[in-house]
Amino acid sequence: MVRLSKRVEYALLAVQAMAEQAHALLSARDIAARNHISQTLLAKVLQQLAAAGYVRSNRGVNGGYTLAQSATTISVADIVQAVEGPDMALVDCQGSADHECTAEHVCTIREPLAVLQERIVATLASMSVAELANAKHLVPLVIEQQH
Amino acid sequence: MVRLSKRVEYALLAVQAMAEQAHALLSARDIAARNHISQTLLAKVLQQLAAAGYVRSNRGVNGGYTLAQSATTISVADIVQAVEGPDMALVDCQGSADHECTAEHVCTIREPLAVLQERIVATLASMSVAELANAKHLVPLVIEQQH
DNA sequence: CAAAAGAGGACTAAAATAGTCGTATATTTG
DNA sequence: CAAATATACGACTATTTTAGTCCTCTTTTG
Repeated sequence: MVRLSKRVEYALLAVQAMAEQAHALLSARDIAARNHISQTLLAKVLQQLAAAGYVRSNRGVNGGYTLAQSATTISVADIVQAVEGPDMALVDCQGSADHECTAEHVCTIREPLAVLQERIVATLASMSVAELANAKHLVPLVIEQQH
Repeated sequence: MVRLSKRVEYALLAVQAMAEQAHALLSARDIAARNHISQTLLAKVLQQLAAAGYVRSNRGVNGGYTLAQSATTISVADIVQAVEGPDMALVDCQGSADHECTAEHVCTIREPLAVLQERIVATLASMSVAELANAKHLVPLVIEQQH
């Protein structure tokens, strides 16, 4: 399914929070509590974001995380790729190399799906973390039927 | 990850084959053999496509499947939704109803992700089965380094 | 009626994801 | 310096999803 993992979901919640409170240090504990999610799992995701350079971490008492860049320069695609790894592939035979697209298994959807994949990445890149954070305020809070 | 399941992959291989040999009846066995994939699993996927009205099935000896519509009117999004179910949701709290977005778990990325989801579906809808089938012929067969 | 093909349910196996635990390291504060 | 708080990171477990198989039934054609 075209679906984001919990790790990505947590990462998005985290960067959204950081974008709202720029210049503040938010701890994994705070963000986890605010969103009712696992603290340790979130911490790992934040470490990935730090390793990818989107987040700066500060250890020790009163430590925490901040965005390492402007929220306008980080896209949802960046976050997804930082957390899931860069070789996002719609199907197996798209990956960087040595996948099962061998002589006997010539998958005929390889090229068209490569095109689709590019478009999807572009779509994910079309939304910045700043937009992710602002949408919350901009979109009118419609009371829905269900839910 | 943003990734298609094997079921979708098989469905795409099948409709691609049917688009190429329009008006022919292709059996699940044939398509499975051609692509070196599980016949029974493919058969189930084809049944889903038939139930969704994209494919017409014919039982009995010399039976098989054909596209029920022109390849130009069926999109990749149609196939994905027929196989994965219509409630494609990037995250849990997008689904049609009663998901975990309760009073205590107010997920703040709900609205922006709904927007992203629409864009992704639109992206998948941007490629028809006809294009999926033609790309194979149009794209020059580049000999790649690896693979 | 026999063979070939689809329909469909129940079930098993494998892989991916989610989540936990323990320990180490860094930083601040009293 | 000691205690408290926070990140870093590896190993591990549990859960869920996905992939795939098996068996039985129905339909169609020769």
